[in-house]
Amino acid sequence: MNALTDRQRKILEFIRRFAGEKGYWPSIRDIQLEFSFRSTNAVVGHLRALENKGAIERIHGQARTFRLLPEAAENGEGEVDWLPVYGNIAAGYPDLVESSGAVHQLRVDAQTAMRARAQNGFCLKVSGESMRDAGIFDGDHVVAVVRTPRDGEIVVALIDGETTLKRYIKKGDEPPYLKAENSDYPELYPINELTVQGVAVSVVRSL
Amino acid sequence: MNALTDRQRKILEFIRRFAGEKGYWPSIRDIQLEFSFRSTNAVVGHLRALENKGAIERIHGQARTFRLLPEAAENGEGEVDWLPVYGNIAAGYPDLVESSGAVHQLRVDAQTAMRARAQNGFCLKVSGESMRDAGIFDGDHVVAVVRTPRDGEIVVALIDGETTLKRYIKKGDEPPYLKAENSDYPELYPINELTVQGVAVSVVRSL
DNA sequence: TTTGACAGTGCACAAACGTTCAACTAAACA
DNA sequence: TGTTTAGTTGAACGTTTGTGCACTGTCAAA
Repeated sequence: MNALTDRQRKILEFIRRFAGEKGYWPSIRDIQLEFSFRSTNAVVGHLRALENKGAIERIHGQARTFRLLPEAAENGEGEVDWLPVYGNIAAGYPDLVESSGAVHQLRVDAQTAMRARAQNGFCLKVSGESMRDAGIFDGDHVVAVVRTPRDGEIVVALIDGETTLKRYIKKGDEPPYLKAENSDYPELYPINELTVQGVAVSVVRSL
Repeated sequence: MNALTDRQRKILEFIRRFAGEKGYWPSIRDIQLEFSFRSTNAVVGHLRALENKGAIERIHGQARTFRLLPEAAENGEGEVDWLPVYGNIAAGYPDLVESSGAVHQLRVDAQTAMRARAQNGFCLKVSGESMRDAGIFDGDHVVAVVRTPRDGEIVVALIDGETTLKRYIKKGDEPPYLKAENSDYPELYPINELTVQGVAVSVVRSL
């Protein structure tokens, strides 16, 4: 009942990839183009098969209205999303729309990816152990959002060309400063010497 | 330049909500219906305004091809969508399509929600400290993928109605078992007593 | 040889859908 | 008072897009 043929699996995978990259579902002709079919009907046949086998759902007669059903995920490797990761963001803020300067891609769940895209966020690989005591380790990835920080939030700071995390402290009228969270290095940074790139909203550690 | 009017914001919010719930973008007539416009042109006007203000992007002439641009999330409080988070998944696998059993909702943008549906991942809130030594704490969110686990991977397991994480161990021909990573509780679970729901691919901790 | 599942071609049609033109209302403003 | 801007209506047009029908080819099982 659920055994997809090779061809069907490839089509399903394309649909998934297309939606992941573009952010909307492919039309039948989009699929036709990808596989160089000379007829849209080749696609229709496969889609019908996928529907019968419970891999997808569609709204009859309406354009680009797919739904992937859970079983559909069983084949294939961990089909998750990729988010661009930035290494050094020296000048300004990373531009998420055009992914220039991306160092490599990080596998994240769709949820985090979307969250990042929704809030003008970006993703960074953490260097250093300065936030070890807060459960953030070297090599972890951090999703950050561009906005002004509030007291106690963890911010993405650029120090000596390396992106590290620090806690942002601002008490009353005193000038704000940055604080590391590692008992080995009780560092303190005055805030105007460096650039705060964004506010960390979540930590992602790939397993 | 970026100040949306009340009406425009409501339209934008509807688009986001529609995509989040249905899993695909609304057509112009879907929007028309929601707001009881007597003409599709009312929608077109607003969409054009949203495009000009940089809130959305569309592919000209193609159906249901939206893209939410980063700035769109900046206005208002969290103008984002909600992704179902599953607490207890007793019977089978969580069904992403009908969000039955969702314990609460996690804030995500519509774009991401769509992506979540495209891949077959699901999101869970972690209960318990059994993986503390692996850097996964109570309350963290885990993104998991439905597939068969491999040795050494961290899996989502259902034990006593609670979703916890365990490391999946399978050496050679020996029967597989699950192992907690917390020095306080060196637990060991035979694998056939419980249900493995999926393989964890990443940990997300909201800050 | 026949049957049937699977894959694909070619064509045409109708519904879904985005788009445009022209005109109207109401509030804000100078 | 006239002008601008946001919001809306109405009807029509043309493209995108899903769908149906008829037909061809392959390959393996009966």
